[in-house]
Amino acid sequence: MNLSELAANVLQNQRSTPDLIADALREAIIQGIFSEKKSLRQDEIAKQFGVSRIPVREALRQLEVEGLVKFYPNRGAIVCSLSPGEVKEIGEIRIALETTAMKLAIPNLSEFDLEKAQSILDKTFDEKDITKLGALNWEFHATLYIPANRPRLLRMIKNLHMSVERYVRLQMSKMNYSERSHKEHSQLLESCRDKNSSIALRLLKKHINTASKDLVVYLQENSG
Amino acid sequence: MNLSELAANVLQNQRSTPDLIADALREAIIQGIFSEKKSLRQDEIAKQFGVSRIPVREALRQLEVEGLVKFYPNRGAIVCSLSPGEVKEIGEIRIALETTAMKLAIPNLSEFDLEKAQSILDKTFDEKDITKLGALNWEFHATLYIPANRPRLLRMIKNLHMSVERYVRLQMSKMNYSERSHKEHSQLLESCRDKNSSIALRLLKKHINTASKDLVVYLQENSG
DNA sequence: TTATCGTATATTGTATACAATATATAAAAA
DNA sequence: TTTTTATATATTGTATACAATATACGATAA
Repeated sequence: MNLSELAANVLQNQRSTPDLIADALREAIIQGIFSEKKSLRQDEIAKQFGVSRIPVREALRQLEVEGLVKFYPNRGAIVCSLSPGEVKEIGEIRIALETTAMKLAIPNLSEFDLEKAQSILDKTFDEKDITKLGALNWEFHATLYIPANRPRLLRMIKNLHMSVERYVRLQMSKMNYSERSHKEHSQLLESCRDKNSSIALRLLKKHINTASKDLVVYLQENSG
Repeated sequence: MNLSELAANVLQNQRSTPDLIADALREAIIQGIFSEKKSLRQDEIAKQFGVSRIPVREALRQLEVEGLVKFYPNRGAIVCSLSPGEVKEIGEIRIALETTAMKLAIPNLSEFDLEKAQSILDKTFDEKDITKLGALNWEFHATLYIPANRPRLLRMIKNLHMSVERYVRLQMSKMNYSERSHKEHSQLLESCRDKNSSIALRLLKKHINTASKDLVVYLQENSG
């Protein structure tokens, strides 16, 4: 890599104020710090970040496209809530995209990737903090998808994970979710080690499907 | 539908100034009015729309998330160009998403849907205007996907179509693209009429795949 | 009391203003 | 000449200001 490329990389990673605010707000929404349908008061957010409302508004516009918030004319932005139907749809899309990523990744999975996935899995075993569990869950999947070398695909999958994260958290704290998930992850990783695409894809599909279905049921039971 | 629902609908369709500007800019980028890597001067755009730079910037932030433009610190936004690799990736994602939409849509396809798709197909036959051809192509596919009743999935597919539209145009004007595409569309529609999922999905996958591969080859030959 | 109207306050959306940074141009040095 | 440096201009990013709209609240009427 020459200096020009290095310089370009450095500039790429330079993030704008609206980007940073969007990151923080995204995290806050995912963690449920902003409750659903709560209006996101621009003044207040701006004050928190020590900036004016302009960069805050730009951040909110970004989150709008991502589907996390929605603007209503002259009433600002509110946190989007997902209906059970929308959660179901996201599950279906995840299956389509994640099996594609998995299929492309398997031939490229290195020993290092597999070890990394295993170590993440080990960490999840005795992790109780839901925030960390959520992060580890994403890291595990991302580790298996990154070798596919499809940045846009990965970004889309990540966005879907983000969108349902709030709800998965609710679910995690209740059921014996963690245990089953861990087992399914182990099996998936095993089939990845064997480079057995057909089994890996079937397991992944089932993994996403059962998690998604459970979540839909949970949301329907606790609907409000 | 009661008055309250009707009112909600009306408000939903009320689009903000940044949204409208984003629409116009999106269309301009797709049509190649803004050439690639051209910096999008906020002042100029604002003047065109008779507004200040504030709503223009918000529109640009939206397009950034959609992947059509990219911001560089203190240098504003430029139109993103896609590498052959990125176009290939979009083709792969399209296959994953569009076959999913098609599969879900087939059981719901009404006679009306099929007729609508046929009439769009007929119109494409002697359409020479590339802009209209592009629009008709999307309409045809959308007609077959809408009955799946998956709004988010449809939105994601539309975004991918939009992202490559610029390049498809270049390709359309050169090769005997139109003829083959029309034939493939006819076959796809036929299998939809028969509610033959397995054939329809195979045809659709092949349709996207060949179009995508041709496009990648075209871009590699005419790279700059 | 409850419902309706009018006014005050809060909040948004955007135009304007200005500081910071980048680009273009001209002068000076090699 | 070509390269470098200094200055001027253009452009961005955002704080401030203000008009438009929505919400909250109290007064009036039923």
